[in-house]
Amino acid sequence: MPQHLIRKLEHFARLSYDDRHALEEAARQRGRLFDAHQDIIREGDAPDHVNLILEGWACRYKTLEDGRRQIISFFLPGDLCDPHVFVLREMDHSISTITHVRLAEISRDTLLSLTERHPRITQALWWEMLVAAAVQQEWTVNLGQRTGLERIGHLLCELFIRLRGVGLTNGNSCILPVTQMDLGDATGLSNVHVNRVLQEMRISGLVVLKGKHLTVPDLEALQRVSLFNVNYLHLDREGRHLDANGSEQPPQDSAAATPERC
Amino acid sequence: MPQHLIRKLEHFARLSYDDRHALEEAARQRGRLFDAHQDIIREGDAPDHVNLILEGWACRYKTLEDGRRQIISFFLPGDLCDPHVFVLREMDHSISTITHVRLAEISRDTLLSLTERHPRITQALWWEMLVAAAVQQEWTVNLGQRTGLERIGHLLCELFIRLRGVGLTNGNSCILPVTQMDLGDATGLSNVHVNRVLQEMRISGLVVLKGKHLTVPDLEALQRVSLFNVNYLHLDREGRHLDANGSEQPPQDSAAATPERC
DNA sequence: GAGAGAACTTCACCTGTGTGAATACGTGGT
DNA sequence: ACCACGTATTCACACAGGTGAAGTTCTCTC
Repeated sequence: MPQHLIRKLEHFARLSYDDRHALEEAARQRGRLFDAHQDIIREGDAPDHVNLILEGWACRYKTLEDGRRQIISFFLPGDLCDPHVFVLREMDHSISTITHVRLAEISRDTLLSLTERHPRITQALWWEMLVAAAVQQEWTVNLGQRTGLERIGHLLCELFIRLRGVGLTNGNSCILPVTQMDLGDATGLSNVHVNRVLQEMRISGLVVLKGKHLTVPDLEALQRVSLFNVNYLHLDREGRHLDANGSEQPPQDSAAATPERC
Repeated sequence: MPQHLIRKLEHFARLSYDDRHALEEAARQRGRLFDAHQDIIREGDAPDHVNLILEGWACRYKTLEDGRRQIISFFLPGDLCDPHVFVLREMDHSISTITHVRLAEISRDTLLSLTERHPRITQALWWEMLVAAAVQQEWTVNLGQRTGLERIGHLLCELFIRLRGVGLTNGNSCILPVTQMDLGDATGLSNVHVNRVLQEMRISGLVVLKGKHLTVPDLEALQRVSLFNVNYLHLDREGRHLDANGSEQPPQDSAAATPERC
């Protein structure tokens, strides 16, 4: 079930059959379904489990008193919302769905036993957390220094590459289920300006965006105009084979190659 | 030596005498001194230890190809730069000093044994990491949604409260050793605009800023105009006594009150 | 305590992005 | 097949904040 999570973690660590089985077990417990635009957790709630997105998109956001809203991060299939939040007494922000979402609630105990018994998973979850932090830092740069076009271009690059990492792209294309307002709330731009920028990107052929379908004819070009540097996604596992574009080769089954467990 | 770190961690956990002693030991090894404006770690370096700031200020930053620079976070005395970075193969950003800095390099092994033997410290370090992540998220909101005045006001509130948490304020005042350019690089504003905003804040009496001395006559007022909500700093340890302003009572020695160790 | 460089301040002018509103388009529900 | 509402598009105008440059004031250092 949690193919996306497993696929993502394998960017970093070679998981054994056992590891993968344990992740599957963890994801099987307490599944939940949400419609689009529902809050999953609200500011002030006391977190007592971790949400693993199995299907659909969600986002973390904060709202200011006067209604201004900032999307702080996007959650894609395979993403864990805050491993170890339970350390904090209450949430300082909310998480809501963007599309229809299927997720697994993973209890504190499950997560604990998972990490105790599977050092590879522990390592991989550390990597996942640090990459999430690096993404947040890159967003800081995005909002602080980049122009409107660069911001949106950068965000599209990031989302496309993250989607590719969990197998949710199809050649140059993917599904982008966010409205222009969402893009604005994530990039600190007004919906009007997001629209202007998208028109510009369409005209210059950087993106093809129709409904919820995004095509990026030339990802390198988009990266170039957005000053996008992949490093921060830390996709560079030692010994992994990348093609010229940084996309991974068809995954070979690594169970045989990694007999050691724990 | 690491009084600031200990004082900060005690916002979250009651540390035993042993815990504190272990932290002191860890901070004693491999001390280093830096002048102002020196890089501590550079993008591309492979991290193999964690830096604990004992004295002085530092910052994490990224530079775009064309020279634009974004300060991503400030490190104050008592701050740990990225516990567990060693999981990543190389740094995707740099850290440099702002003032003269004294720090301790804590090796991977030291940190491991520290957390293995001291569950309280482990918990407290988790809290520290999660708060750092929450700060980063709040910066995302700051850069994405707030006006110039709100951004700078918010940053000043955050720094003042963090300094207070490690005992580096004196009533309404503290030392703020950053230039207006640094403030601009942190808030995504030009130095000229930072200056405009500071003048405005001076005129309205929100801050008194002379040289490196900052006084905030009315912190609540500054928080109000900056839409600052302390929640994200998670200073609310169960059972801790706060006065009306959220500043802590003089620290009572908690060793006697917490006989349990480990 | 004089000189030099960094930091701060102010100015005039410019532009990227926001605002509010009107219009057009899409798509799901009945 | 139609209605309705969310979404996208476009326009005209306003303004927050950027730019470049010219002082001015600190604050070191010798």
